[in-house]
Parts: sequence; structure tokens; C-alpha cells
Amino acid sequence: MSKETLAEQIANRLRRDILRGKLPPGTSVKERDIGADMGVSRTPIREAIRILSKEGLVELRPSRSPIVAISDFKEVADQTTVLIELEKLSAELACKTATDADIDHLASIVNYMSENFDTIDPLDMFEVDMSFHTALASSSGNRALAETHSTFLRRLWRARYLSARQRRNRERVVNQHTLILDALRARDGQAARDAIDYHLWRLAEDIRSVIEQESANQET
Amino acid sequence: MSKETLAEQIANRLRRDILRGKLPPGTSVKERDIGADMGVSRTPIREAIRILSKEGLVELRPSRSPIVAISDFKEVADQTTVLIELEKLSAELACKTATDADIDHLASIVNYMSENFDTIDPLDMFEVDMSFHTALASSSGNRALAETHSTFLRRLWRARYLSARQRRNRERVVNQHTLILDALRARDGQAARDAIDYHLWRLAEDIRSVIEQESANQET
DNA sequence: CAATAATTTTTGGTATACCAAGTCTTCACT
DNA sequence: AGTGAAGACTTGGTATACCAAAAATTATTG
Repeated sequence: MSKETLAEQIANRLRRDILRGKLPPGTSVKERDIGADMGVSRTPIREAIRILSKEGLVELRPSRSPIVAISDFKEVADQTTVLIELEKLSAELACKTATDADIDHLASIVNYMSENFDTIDPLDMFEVDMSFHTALASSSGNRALAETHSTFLRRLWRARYLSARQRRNRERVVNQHTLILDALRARDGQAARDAIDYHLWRLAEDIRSVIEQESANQET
Repeated sequence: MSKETLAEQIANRLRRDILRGKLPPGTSVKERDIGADMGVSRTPIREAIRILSKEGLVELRPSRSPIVAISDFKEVADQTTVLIELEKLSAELACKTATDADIDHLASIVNYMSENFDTIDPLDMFEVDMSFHTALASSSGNRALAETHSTFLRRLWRARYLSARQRRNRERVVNQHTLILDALRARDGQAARDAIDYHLWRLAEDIRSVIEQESANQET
């Protein structure tokens, strides 16, 4: 039994399909078709589409089928820029407000990654990586910030997912996470900002290369 | 004739009522009642409520009437923190990307404020002030940033509105806007960040005092 | 054959109806 | 009078039906 509303379930399912690439960008999302597929009426589907629209995953067009958002290169770069800024702020705030439990939690994530980083499945590793950043944002104690951060993290999920798959040197990630954690432990806001900046800047580069490669393939 | 969908019109109307205080925090927003008042069915109203919920103006509760969001003090402070960070980023980016037209537009707003700041109605002045910040975010050339910024600006609308009404020294605002504009013209990203930081920090103080005062009244 | 007008179809927007899960009221029983 | 159970009512969630606008298609005409 699920306590979620139907619309939320549908939103979750559609979100997964979009992020995993089952519904590639540009695909039209027709209320009736989806409804027929999933055996539910248009109403909750409509609502689910609105949810995803606010998350930036689908694009609403007046009197036209919504489509899966096409993330052109600049769009992704822009979103990454915002994400970095939000996470830097999170780190800085977390230096003041993070509890010992918060830090322990982050440490355990880093630990897990470092101990398993050559045996773990890349996809699982990716999920763990995400959880580190989410936990960091949460420990800022600023709910609005954590939520907005989470939204951007989700929008960039696909790009990050693709870039994480092809990345070889995961050791780098562990080291950088450790740096962030150290700054947090030292309660050094500026150091934390710098560590995040450096870490995510590398991410941005990875994403850039993936997007370029993907759009190059699409031209073909 | 309006090109907006009914749901959007309703959302706009409800948003205005909430921000202007006609629907004070805690008021329950019942689909059927609103529908009866405005002579429309529940469907678009339901959708409007979802929109406002994503904007943080109303709070959805499982199996319960949504209520107008209660903005406790920390919540507003947190949102202000995020807004400041977003606007600092906007200013920094704008130093690189703003076109001459963008800067001219901002300059005209500052000009208008400076020339009319003792004759203009406080409310209109407030709207002009808002447009300055919105225009600044837009000239960053980062759509995701501008949209998120706009969301937070809107969430804080009521608090800013209240603080703007009681503020006497609007000259200060004009001066600070001029500083921001100067930094922009000089394409000095750091100076722009600092100018924004200083300007909005004052705003945060104003908001703080208003909220404290309001919640004090509410205790009575 | 081309262009355009008419029509059919598709699709989102809105209204209405029904249902289930709470909430509140009321009334019976101790 | 206090307590609790039953039922009426409120309210959000979902399904279905209808409408209008926009696309796509077909027909018509030069």
C-alpha cells in the first residue's frame, strides 16, 4: 500500500523514464496516451505533468502537447552554474549549522565510497555520490535552500548520470569529498566553498564533454 | 480576451489575495468554496492551488484542506539568504553578459526612481524596485537562474511589501542601486557582488524587523 | 498540379459526477 | 453526565464527459 497520491506515483514513474532516457528529450507527453498505457484517467496524469513541468523536466506549450524538455547545451551549463552556487552556499552555511550527526553521516558516505570504490557498481556509486551532495545541502539547515538545490540536482540527474558512467577515476571524487568534509569539520566556510567550487567545476567539465558528445551523435 | 488559461488566472488572483494579505497565513483554501466564489469548477482551481504550492505560497496537506503557507521567521530568513546568493550570482554573471541595452534598461529604472522618489506612491515605487532586481537577474543571461530568482522574489513579496511601506529613506535604495549599476558598467564582478550583498543585507534587516513586529502583534 | 478552403481528428482545458477517507455531530448506553 | 459508536457531512482524489482550438487531412477549384 502506498500513501502517495496517484498523481505523485505517476510523476515519479515519468520522472524515472525521462531521466533514464526511456523518454528522450522532445518526446511528446500526451495525457490520453499515457493514461491508456497506465490505465488511469487523465486527471492525475495531468497533475503529474504539471509537477514535472515545475521541475523543469517537461515543457508546457500553450494548446499543445507537453514535451520532454530538450536540454540544450547552454541550458545545462546554466543549471550547473546555479547548482554550484547553491551548493557553495550550502557548504558555507553547513560550516556554521551542521550538527555532529550531520557530519558523521557525511563521513560515513565518504567512507563507504572510499572503501568500495573499485568493487561497487558505477550506478550505485552514482546514487551514493548524489546522496552526499543532498546530505550536504540538508545540513545547511536551510530548508528552502535544500529544496531548491535538490530540484537542480534532479534536473541535472541525466547529465550527471551519463558523465558518471564514463568516468574512470572515481578516486578523485573521494578525495574531493574528503576535502569538503575536512573543511566542514574545521568549520571553515571559505575553505568549504572553495572545495565545493573545485569539485563541482570538474563535474561541470565532465557534463560539458558528455553533452557535446551526445549532441554530436544526434547530428548524425 | 486573455490568452492565459483559467487556472493561471485563478492562480494569479489567489496569489494577489495572499500577498496583499486578503488571505492571511493559515487560511484554508477549499477547492469547492473558491470555486463557488469565482463561479468555476474545481478542476482549474485545483491546478491553481498546485501552482501556488510549488511557489511556496500554499501548503498542501495529505487528505486535508490546503492552507495559506505560514511564513515563520526562520523560513523567511532562509529564503532571503537564498535570494541574496542568487542575486549576487546574477550580478556577477551580468557583468560578463549584460548587453548595453540591458544596462540602459537598468539605468532607466534607477533614473526613474531617483527622479520621482519623493512624489511617487510607495506601492508603485515598490513595484519599480522589484523590476530592477528582476531585470538584473534577467541580464545574467541565465534563464534557470532568472526563474529561480523570480520564484524567491515572489515568495518574499509580502515581507518586502510590508517593509517597503514603512521605510522612510528611499534615497538609500537609489544610491545602492546606483552602486550596483556602476559595478555593472565597470564589468567588475566582485564589486557587483559586494554591492548586491550590501544592498540586500539591508533589506534582510528590514524584513526581519517587520516579521518580528508582525508576529508580536499576532501574539496579542 | 498547386493552392486553398473545408472538414475531420487530435489534444488540451473545463465541468461534472462519483468515491473514499477523515471529521464532526448526535444519540444511545452505562 | 461521560463515553463511545454510528452515521451524516466535509473535502480531497479520481474518472468521465464535453468543448474549443489547433493540426492534419482531404476535397475543391483555379
